[in-house]
Amino acid sequence: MFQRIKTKRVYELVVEQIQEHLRKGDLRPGDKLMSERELADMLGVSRSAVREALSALDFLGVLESRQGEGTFIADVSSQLLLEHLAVFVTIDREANLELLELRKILEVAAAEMAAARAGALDHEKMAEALRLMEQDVHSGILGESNDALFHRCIVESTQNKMLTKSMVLLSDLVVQNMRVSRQFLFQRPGNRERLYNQHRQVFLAIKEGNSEKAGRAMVDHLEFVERELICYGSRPE
Amino acid sequence: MFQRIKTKRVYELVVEQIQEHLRKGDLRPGDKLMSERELADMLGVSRSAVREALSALDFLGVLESRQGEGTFIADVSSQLLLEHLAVFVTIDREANLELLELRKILEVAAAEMAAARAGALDHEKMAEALRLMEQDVHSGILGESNDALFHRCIVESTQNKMLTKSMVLLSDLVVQNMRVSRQFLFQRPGNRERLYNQHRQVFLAIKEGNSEKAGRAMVDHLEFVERELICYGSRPE
DNA sequence: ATTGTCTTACTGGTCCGACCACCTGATGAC
DNA sequence: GTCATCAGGTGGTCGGACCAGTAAGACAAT
Repeated sequence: MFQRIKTKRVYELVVEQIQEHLRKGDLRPGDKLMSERELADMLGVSRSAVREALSALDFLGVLESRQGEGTFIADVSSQLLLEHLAVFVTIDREANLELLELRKILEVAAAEMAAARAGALDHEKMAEALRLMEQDVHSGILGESNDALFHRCIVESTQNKMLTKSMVLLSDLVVQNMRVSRQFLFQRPGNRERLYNQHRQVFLAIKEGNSEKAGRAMVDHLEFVERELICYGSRPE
Repeated sequence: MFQRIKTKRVYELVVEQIQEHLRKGDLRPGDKLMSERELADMLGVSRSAVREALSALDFLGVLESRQGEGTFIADVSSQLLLEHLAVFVTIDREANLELLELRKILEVAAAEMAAARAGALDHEKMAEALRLMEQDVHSGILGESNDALFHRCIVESTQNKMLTKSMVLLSDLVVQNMRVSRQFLFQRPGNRERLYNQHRQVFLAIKEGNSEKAGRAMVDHLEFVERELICYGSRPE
């Protein structure tokens, strides 16, 4: 019925004003913000409050403070922001299957798009990631990071920056998802090779420029993983 | 060749230590952090530095500071974090078409899933959003916020939290995209009604439980928008 | 015994001033 | 013209003072 009343901290009010100027385009990447002392005077608050606000935005990667020079608007498309977000989001134990479902939506489309759009350099990157994955099979390690690298190469070759950014957000979760999946899969003999071959089928279809085949190969791959997860109840602990 | 050397700020080091405890599970949502003064003593830094770190994490929604009580670990699955991220990401002028492509991937899948999974309450919410959209048509306003509401109702009815969260991240961009699209579309007579009807077709298919039809209706809708944007060169300014 | 009031100790919140480290531009010496 | 030095400005850190809020305990009134 009644809720805790949360008054705004001074630093939040400072952040909001900076946000507003960014939103309106008054401040752009590369621009220098006014000095801390000026800002404190102008806003009628202490320099400490301004510093708290600037630290919050510095941490988010929105601003960059350079000692002796000033504080600058960073390039907001920076990956840092997304990476900071990912660090604090851990996968819900129940959410592995939901993430797989989302991956099916995004990565099947990405495979199809990659088949249509990937160039020679993209193919080379995928092939390299695939070689690393093959090494992982032979060395017997879990190998989720090269698995993730392969998938990232595919997404990057779609040449859709919005899609690539969305996958960056999810990347930490995806790596966790792969780690969990692989722990299960590798309990069954032959699954390492099977998994590697599924990735290889995806790659061959992309290289061949066959969108339909690439999409189907990715569906096969992700549904195989999904079935294994369902089979094991998706509870590694 | 050589790059600027960026030394770590004290507040960042404080954040990292807190991060580490969160990552290891020593600190969980609801736990109370040690007091600022204790933390400053223990870490051998000033209380100001601790405050800067706590402000950054408070802003991210990771912590919650309560005056007189202490600082607590927040529930990290909070939407606040995603919303803060979205506020700082503005759409690239060239990116409208890319976003539409991403929306096609996500929202066509969402429409199909919604047809399969939506319950009576979901239908009611969509119908209400549709009524609001109809009002917007009659009153002649741009109407992007109710458009966005309708789309959000669909995504929520998929019952996939990962997908819903991803759309939350994109929601500010999507609203911007709708605003731009509608400015173009409404220059051509009849497009208001056509747009409304497309949404209605999506809703009817979902209500009917027909995934294929829902997906197709959503494709039709988004491709219609896409064609108009391409036609106008996607440059409103 | 229960409830209300007051006090104390602790918490975060804000401000201020001092000082340090770094950067940039201007000036003077060679 | 080049280089070194200085001044003035920037952010970075620290510590102290004081305020506002919270919780717990002690004591008085019912």
